[in-house]
Formats: sequence, structure tokens, C-alpha cells
Amino acid sequence: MASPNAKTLVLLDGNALLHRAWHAIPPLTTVSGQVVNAAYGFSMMLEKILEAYRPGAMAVAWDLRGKTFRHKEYAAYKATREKQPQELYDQIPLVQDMLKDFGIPSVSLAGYEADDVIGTLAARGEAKGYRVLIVTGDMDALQLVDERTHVVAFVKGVSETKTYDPSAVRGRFGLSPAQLIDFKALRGDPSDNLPGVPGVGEKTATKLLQAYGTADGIFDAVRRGAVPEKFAKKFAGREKTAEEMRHLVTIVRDAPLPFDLKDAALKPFDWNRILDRYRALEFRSLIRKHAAAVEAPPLGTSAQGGASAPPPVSRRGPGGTAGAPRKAVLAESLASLQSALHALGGETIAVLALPRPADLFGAAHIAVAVSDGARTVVVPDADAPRLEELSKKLRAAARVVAHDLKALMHATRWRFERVTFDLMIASYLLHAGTRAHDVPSIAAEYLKAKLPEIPSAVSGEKDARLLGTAAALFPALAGKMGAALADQGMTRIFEEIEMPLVPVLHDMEAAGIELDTGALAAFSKKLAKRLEALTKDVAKTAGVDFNLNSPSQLADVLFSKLGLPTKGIKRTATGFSTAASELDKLEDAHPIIPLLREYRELSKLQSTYVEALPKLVAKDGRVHTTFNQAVASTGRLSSSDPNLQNIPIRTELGNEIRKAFVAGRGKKLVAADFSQIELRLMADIARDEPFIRAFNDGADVHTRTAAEVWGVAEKDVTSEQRRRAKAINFGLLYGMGPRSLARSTGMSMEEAQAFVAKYFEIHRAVRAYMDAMKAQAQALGYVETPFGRRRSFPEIHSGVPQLVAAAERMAINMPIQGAEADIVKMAMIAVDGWLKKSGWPARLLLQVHDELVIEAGADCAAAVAKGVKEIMESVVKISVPLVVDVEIGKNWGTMQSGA
DNA sequence: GTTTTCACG
DNA sequence: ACGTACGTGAAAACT
Repeated sequence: MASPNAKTLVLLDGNALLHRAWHAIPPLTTVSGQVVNAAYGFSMMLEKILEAYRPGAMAVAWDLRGKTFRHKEYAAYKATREKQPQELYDQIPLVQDMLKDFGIPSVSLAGYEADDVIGTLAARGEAKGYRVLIVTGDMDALQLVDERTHVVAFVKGVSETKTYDPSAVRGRFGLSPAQLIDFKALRGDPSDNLPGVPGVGEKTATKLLQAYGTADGIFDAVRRGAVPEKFAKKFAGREKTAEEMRHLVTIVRDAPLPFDLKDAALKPFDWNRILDRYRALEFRSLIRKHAAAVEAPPLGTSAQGGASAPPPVSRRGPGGTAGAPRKAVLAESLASLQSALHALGGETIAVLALPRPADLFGAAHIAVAVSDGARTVVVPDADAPRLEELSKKLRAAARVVAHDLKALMHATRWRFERVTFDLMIASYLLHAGTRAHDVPSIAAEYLKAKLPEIPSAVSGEKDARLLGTAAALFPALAGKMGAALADQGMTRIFEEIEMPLVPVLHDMEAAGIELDTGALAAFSKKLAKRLEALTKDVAKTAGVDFNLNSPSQLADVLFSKLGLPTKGIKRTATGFSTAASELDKLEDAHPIIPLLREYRELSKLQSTYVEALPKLVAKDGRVHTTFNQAVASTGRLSSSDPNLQNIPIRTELGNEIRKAFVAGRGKKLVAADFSQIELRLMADIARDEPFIRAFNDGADVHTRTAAEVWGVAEKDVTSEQRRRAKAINFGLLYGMGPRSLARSTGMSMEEAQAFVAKYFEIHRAVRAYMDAMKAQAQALGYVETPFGRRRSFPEIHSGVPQLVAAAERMAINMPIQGAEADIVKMAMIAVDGWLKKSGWPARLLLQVHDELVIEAGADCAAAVAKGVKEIMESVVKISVPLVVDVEIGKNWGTMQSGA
């Protein structure tokens, strides 16, 4: 199996990581008393690195204890480093043995530090064409950073990293990686017992290095008298010692290391052997993680390999900030395009395409820009032959970077089956909750580059040039954002869920769903008639003619003209609310209320669905929604133009609209929905034993909850009790308080409070989960799903109680709703793959959060339903069963159980 | 463009 | 004193 990122070499600083793990993980022991916390933390870090980067080669560097450092006269300069307990050092051989199980070599050399080993291997790796990632907790390694070698530093505990490329180093220290050497020589380093130049600290060192470039430059300037007196006198006579210290802090890059990089190449891991090691060390959570993965391999894990995007390492400087502005080649003819493309090198090709308004002859062209970051080719009017030429170039690239790949697929009809890099989706993962995922926003954030707004269509040469400018930034953006994803542990969710989902969603949108416009037209007439009658009735009852659709006019009629009581009625910014919940409170106050209720329901159906949907039917008789993959802050999809995720179902009348969504001729619709998936995930994520038991027993959870809380047998639970239990089971997913529970169930506040108290007495783990999410949101500013999808809550520190409380509720809800989204997305990829492989005339059409709608040939619908159910139920393995209900029908409104 | 209401999970 | 349940998108009225 080819490694996804064969040309990536990862170098670990064994001692630095082990020390970090030792301090980050509390002192765990095996049952026999062996301390294994550092080894455990090391394993966690190792696994994170392997998952995030999938390197083709890897080595771990170690310090050799008890040896002198021959190349450095100041061997004792590390003297002040605190000696750690023997238990830590005992774990070194443990870790080295474990690395052997992974097939990762440990490298060290007498007389040299781990840093020197790393510096040497990095230099050799670069020479062999590798991208190098140095993983450490020690900032000294930053001096090794260049365009091809980046440093991944663990910044917090054993899970959070920050990746440094040259510009990140500059951003952090205001100095280039090379200048860091002089910086440390001048300022000194107390932890290394290194004195530096007396009187020169962080501020002075930075300032002078920025002014004069190097330590030598500073001393030159001092001699010339160009340095202000107050600084100059500190440096006088210090040149020699500074030079010695510079030598001391410079990491060796050419140590005589008897190690061939070929031996760093990784082979497929022997997981049985590794798991045996984990079992011996009692790494329970790691064992569980892999045990689950072995039983039910998550989609597109490295085992199925090969399709992952290359690592998040930018191979060039940021396009917008480094070097001279680049000129884009405008390729007008096919021949000039071919030669321009030929000159385009690099494994990463960026592509950006926009429609071009139809010309006089009605030809629909597309403007396309492709770039490797250094050179850019813009094709202002790409016709079919030129699109084909571009497509060939993209197929040959190791990685394609795009922005809104799905839109690109629609515009060009190109297929991107292989995983590529979509900037819009990366931005979405990194900033769930914001909606600014357009190219200029991304460029501003990650490259500090200012781009004008990109038009939705290209009309002239100016637009075409802008397209080229934008595309030229893409490779660097992908590098930065890939690193950020890795730092936040979201590489897998990006590469194995979001990116593979893109072509699936593309195909669903292209397929569309057939609409029975005739049925809708008939229904529309019926509704119109009834609406007219209701309008008259209301006018007569109220005594005035007014616009029923206007909340303000309605409020005026109800509360002024008719004088209905306003006590307990919610207010809006403009006056009293006329929302359905408020009208319910006036139920018995006036006969106009039921008329209004019916009018509201009918006019909503009429305007939002019955009249709107037929207008969106395409020439093929089907409606093609857009599934937006970069909007919902929890990770869900959204649907628009039209929104097919809010088609009515709850009322009989509303369901008439659903019936207008029909299967094509000779086909059936198959609907498959995850039963109570959010509650099941709550049980699993919170590790709530009573819920886990209930689901494993196959019990009706709401009945079970009611029985627990009221202390009765399940068979004696009344329907009212079940209804109330259901209300809280759902409400708690959203962080509901007793007040809203009381409102939604009709209980009194006291009753509701007692209910909640009893509930949390039983489901202590749920309460603990909720508290833990609030605490994490406060402490870290974000929460995440078990699959690593994150959402941040900047407002949690706003100090505005209302905002803080709202953020806390979202923090409780997001991991659950987000995990649902993760799982359904994985299921979609699996189902789509299976359907395409099966050869059956069947395809995915819709996703409605916990439900998938498939169109299948009438003959195979039952078999499809069965297969889809199996796939969905086994897409991940958690502590409770996932149950999928399947239904089959000629239309979406009337379906029969299919299993 | 913003507000209100209401359709869905 | 009170706008206390999460996440969406669309239509219509109103500013």
C-alpha cells in the first residue's frame, strides 16, 4: 500500500515529547504498579501525528544520557534542567520498544543531542525531496524551519499543536528562523543555564536583530557607532562570547550519523502487535479506539488507503506576501494554453472557475484559472476542448486545491473522485459558526492578503486577472489551512468525511427529485378556495378588513380593536407577538383565534411550498436543491433553492405536499432514517449507563424514562407520562431548563423542577456531561464531537450573562448534533459507494439530517432498502445500537415499512 | 436589508 | 424585569 504522503518525513524529538507527556498526564499505573503515564501520553501524541500527517517516513531522535557532548565545550550547560524522577526515565525503553512495534526507528548519536540528530535528518530529508515535519515540545527546533521543513509544536497537553512555517515563526517572534539562533545567543536561556549578553533581554535582542539582521551585524553597527549608546555599551567586548554562544545554540545539521533515511520508510503497521503492547501497558482507551476501528472500519481509513490529500505543508511561500507580484498568463488559444500548462509544475494545482455570461451566439463558456502558486494560467473563455485540456492537467496533479469544489464540478462537469482540497470546507471546519468562507475572507485571514470581492461571473479581462490572482494564492492557503486542521485534530474529518462527501452531494444535486406539479396545482386550488373563505370569515368576525399576513396589523386588530387581553403575551420589538404560541393563549378569548390558526397553516403551505416549488422545477421535471456543506455551525448540511429539508410532514394537510415528491417512472423511493440517533449519541457520549442499558435492551426510552422518574413499572406508564418524559429527553439535548420544560409539557414550575431533579438523580452522567461541556467551553473556548469536529464559542467570555448562557446551551448541544452530522455524512459516503458498486439502478437523492432518500428501480427497491439499512447501522460502532428504519413508496408522503 | 413567523430535524 | 431549548431556510411585511 502506498502511503498517502510518501514524500513526508516526520521527525520526533523523543525526549521532548516524553517530558511533555510526563507532565501532561497524571501518574497512571498498570495494575502491577508500573508508572506508564508518559508512555501513554507519548502514544497519544504518536497516534495523533500518524493520523494527521500519514507520513511515508518517520524517525524518533533521542538524547543519549551520560555521554559528553564532544562538539560543545559547554556540556554542562543543561545543568539547571531539573532532574525528574526515575519513573520517567524508566519509560524511555518502554516507548522505544513500542516504536519498534510500529516499525519506527529510534536514532541517537554519542556526543550529539536529539536536536542535532533531527537537524541532520531534516537536512538529509530535504536533500532527498521530502517535506519534513519536526514534532517537538521544544521551541529551539524553530531555527530549523524553512519552506520545506516545518515544526509541529505541542502547545497544550498532548492533543493541541501549532505548526510553524517561516511566516508563522516571523508572526510569533518577529524574527526569521535563522535569526532565532542569534536571538538565543544574545538573550541567553535560563533553562539551559546560558547567560547571553548581560543586560540584553527579549525586547532588546528582537529590536536590534530586526534592525541589523544578525549578531554580527549588530557588532558591526556597534563598532561603526550606529547603535544608540545605551545599547552599544552592553555589547562592547562581548563579541567573542556571543560567537561562542552562537555556536553552542546552533543545531548541528551535518552530524556523522550512521543512519540511512531508507530505514525510516514506514511499512503498514502490525496492529495486532501494537495492540498487544497497548494491552500490556493497559492503555484502555487506545485499545478501545482501535478495537472499534477493527470491527467496523470507519470510512476511508488509511487501511483502505491511498486517496487522502497530501500533508498540510505549503511548498512555497505565501503567494501574496512573498516575492514579487506574479504575472498570470492569459491563454487565449488552445495552443497557447497547452504550452502555458506545460510550464506549470508542482504536485499541487489550484483551480478556480466562474461562469462567463453567454456571448452573442449563446455559447456558455467558463473562465478558469489554474496555478501552482508560482505560475498561473487564466483561460477567460474555456470551451469544451480547452476544458478537456485543463482537466487533463488536473488529473495529473497529486493534489487539486479549489474553493467550493462542488460548484466547480457543476460548472465544468469535471469529476473529482479523488480527494482534493476545498478551501471553503477547510475554512468551515476551522471556523464553524461564522459564514465568511469566501476566498477574500480566507486570504485575509491566512495570508493577510487583500483581495477584492470575487464576482459571481467573469465579464471582462479585469475579472479574469482577478481570478488568476486569487488562484495563485490557493496552494499557500491550502498549506496553511491544512496545518491548522492538523493542529486542531481535524485532518481525518476533513480528508475522510467532508472531502469524500463533496462528489456524493454533487451527484445528489445533479440527480434532483421529481415533482408532481399536477397534484400540487390541484392542491393549490383547494387551498386558495379555503383561504378566501377564511379571509372573509376573519373580516366578518373582526369587523374590519385587513392584511392577515401582516403581524402588525393583526396585533392591532386583536389587542386594540377587539381588546383581547395582553397579559402573558410575548412582545416583539414592534409590539405584541402574534406567533402561534401566543395565539394559543387566547384560545378561548375570541372565536377569531381558530380561524387565524387555520389561515396561518394554509397560507404558509400555499406560499412557501405549493406556489414556490413548481417554479423551481428544471427542464427534466425535477427539482435540484443545493446542499450547503459550509453553513451550519454544528456540522449539519443545509438545503436551499429550494430547501428540501423542511418539507411538511407533521400535519395531514402538510403531508399532501410531501406526496408531490415522487419516484421516477418504474422507480420507488426508499427512505432510511436513523431512529432516535441524537438520544443514542447522548447516551454514548455522556456514557450514561441507564440510557445505554435502555437502548441495548431495545426498550422504548421515553417509557423507560417515565417509569424511572415516577417509580412505576413500564407497563403502567400513562401516555401523558410518556409524553412528558419525551419532552425532557429531547429538551435536555438542547440544555433546556425547568422553565421551558414546564411550558412544553404543561407541568407547573414546581412539578417540572421536581421532575428535572429526579431525572438527573438517575442520569447523573448526563448532568456530568452537560457540566463538562460548559466547563470545556469556558476553559478552552470550544467543544468537539467524538470525531474531532469543533465549534468555538468566542462569546463565552463576553461577560454578558445572556450570551454566556446561550453559548453554554450550544456547547451542550453541539457534540451531539455534530456527531449525528458526522455519522450521517459517513453513512452517505458508504451508501453512495455501495449503490454505485452494486450496479443497481439506484441513487441517493436527499439527506434530511437523520434520513436519506434514495430512488431505486421498483424491482430492486426492497434489496436496496435492506442493504442501506445494514450499511447505515454499521457505519460506526458505539456503545448502543444504531437502528435504521426503512420505508418504500411511490411518493415521499405515503410509504410502507420496508423491513 | 431586517423582522416576524413557521416549515423541518 | 425577563427575550430562557439547539440547528436551519423561505415568505411576506415593513423599514
